[in-house]
Amino acid sequence: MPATQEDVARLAGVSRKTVSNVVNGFPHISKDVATRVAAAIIELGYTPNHAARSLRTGRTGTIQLVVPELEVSYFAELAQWVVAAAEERGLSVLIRQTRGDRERERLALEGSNGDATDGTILSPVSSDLAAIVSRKSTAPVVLVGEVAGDGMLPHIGIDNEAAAYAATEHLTRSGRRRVGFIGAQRDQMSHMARMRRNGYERALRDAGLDVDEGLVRYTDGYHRREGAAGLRDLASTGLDAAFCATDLLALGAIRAARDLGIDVPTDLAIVGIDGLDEGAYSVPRLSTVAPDKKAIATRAVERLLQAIDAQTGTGDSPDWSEEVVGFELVQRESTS
Amino acid sequence: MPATQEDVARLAGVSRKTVSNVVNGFPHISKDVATRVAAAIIELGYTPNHAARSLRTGRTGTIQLVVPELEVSYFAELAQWVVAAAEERGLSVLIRQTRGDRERERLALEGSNGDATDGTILSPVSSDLAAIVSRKSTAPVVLVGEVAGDGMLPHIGIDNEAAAYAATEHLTRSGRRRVGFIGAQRDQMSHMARMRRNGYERALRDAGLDVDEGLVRYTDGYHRREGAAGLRDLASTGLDAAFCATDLLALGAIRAARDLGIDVPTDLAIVGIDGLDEGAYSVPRLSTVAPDKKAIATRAVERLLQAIDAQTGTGDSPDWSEEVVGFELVQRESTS
DNA sequence: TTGTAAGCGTTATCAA
DNA sequence: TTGATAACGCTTACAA
Repeated sequence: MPATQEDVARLAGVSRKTVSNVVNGFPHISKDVATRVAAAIIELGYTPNHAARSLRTGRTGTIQLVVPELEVSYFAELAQWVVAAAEERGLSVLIRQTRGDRERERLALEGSNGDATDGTILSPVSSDLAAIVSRKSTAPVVLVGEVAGDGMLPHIGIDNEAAAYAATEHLTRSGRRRVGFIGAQRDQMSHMARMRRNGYERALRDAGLDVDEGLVRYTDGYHRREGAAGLRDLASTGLDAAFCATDLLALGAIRAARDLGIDVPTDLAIVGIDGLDEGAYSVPRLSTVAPDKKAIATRAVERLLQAIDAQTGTGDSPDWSEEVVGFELVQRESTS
Repeated sequence: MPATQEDVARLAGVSRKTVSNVVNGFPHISKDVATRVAAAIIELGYTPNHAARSLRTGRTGTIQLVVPELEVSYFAELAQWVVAAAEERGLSVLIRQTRGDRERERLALEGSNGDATDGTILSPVSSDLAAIVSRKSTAPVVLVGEVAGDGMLPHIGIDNEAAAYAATEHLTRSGRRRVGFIGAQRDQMSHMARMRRNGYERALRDAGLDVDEGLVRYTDGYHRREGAAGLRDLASTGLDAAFCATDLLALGAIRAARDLGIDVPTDLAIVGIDGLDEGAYSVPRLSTVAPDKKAIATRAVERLLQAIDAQTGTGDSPDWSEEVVGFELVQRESTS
């Protein structure tokens, strides 16, 4: 049976509340009492009871990170940064996977686990903004995924249109004329997918090239397998470059090109978005647009915390504005 | 202000306890009362308060997964399975990263977050078994990482010696004579590293080959970068095959070989352990020994749950035995 | 089958 | 600067 504040108080010869004050670093405590209590705490190996504390305070010190799947490296890398940023602020991170499933996204938001967390960092795939905004749970949400916040919810991300533009322009600048796009989404939910496609098309037009729907391939998700399938399907169109919506698609495309005897980058240049570590070691190394994932994670945690504090009464009122972080075009071997 | 059982009880015209019974699916409830309560719950949008419940029951419904870092794909894939297995059993998963740091591993075990979780699935790197066993926290622990349980703690994993043997034998069978090993650990903490090295050496001897320390390269961790460095370092020894302790090391090695103009697999065969999806799309595709990660995750969750139940009084007494799950040698292009 | 009373360990309020 | 008392929302006896 673990020790309670009661036990500590008895041993130190003070009241329960005094122990609470010491534990929480309350300002006005006499040196004497403080040391006596500290000694008792160590002697008994006292640890505050988490459940009791959060029942009383209404805060759990835990936030939720809801992503489609950790197996997709982008989310693993993002999760890594979120966990690190949360740790620095004394928060724990509970991870939930949705596999892009709308019902799972809803459940995660509604707190299927009761109110075990103080707030959510959500990377939605199939929920529209309305569904997220109209959730019942009052715990704050910060978006980091495909859906934009539109002033109703905070959203942290890169300028997807600009990122796609930079990637595509990189291809056209090197003289590529028939630039395919792998990873278009049929589903119109994804703001990100729309923006990436817009950037691709605008870059083509700015380069004086026609936008050709025949060079576009749709995928359900963003796995290597789908990238490979997309490229196989596109190979007969005689394209000389492919912009892939994500690095994983691009890595799948590289593999498929190789299998078809298409040399990358000589016959076909390939570029992705995500800046995965994997792309720095692939054969050939993958050119990519690398979002500042650390900034996305850190700012998401900070803004969530801000929203939580604001709700509790502490802290300034949060704003729901879009927040844009930087990206960097990383030129490697897959684009000559 | 969210609704409480009290509110529901008032609306339904019953007592608080009755609401509790309905919520928890208690057997003996009259149809009439049940529907009245259910209606009230929906009308008020009642959700059980997690903190209050766990204060009362002493259980949180959350387990901890402690890994070195999610960026290492093996752990991302493992985490994916753990989260999935936990979800099926109604548990949430809190993820903590240690970066292999001993102090962080200790903190995670001692429940730096109070007793916010019911138990821990730990993949230790720098803690020895004694440190883990002698922790103060009473929450159960299941090991899935490098340290073995030695009958003092449950451990789920593959037979590392056999896995390494299978990988190395695969190389010698195809006629390779100078087989290097990348990923040896100076630190003697890691049972896994020791076993993998043993398997490597035994396979060499069984193939009538000498064990040559000059063909062994040590790494601090298991990143692609270190695999690349290991191979560059080994290249001058004229090896014709490399067994890498993990897939990430192997993928780094493939990249380095390419940079050195060494053809894989013609000049150099490479094999790893982990069965990462990445290896199915690399150029060349990576031969690997694939542990049954789903089984590791599922069994770890099940045994942790069993230990938790046993502690609470429910359930049989758990056993601390080693549990071995299967692996599969996957032959791909990196070994001809 | 349902209700009553008590208490889980903490912090907030207010008085001393 | 410290202490007594009262919640926080729930479940576990036990009684009705």
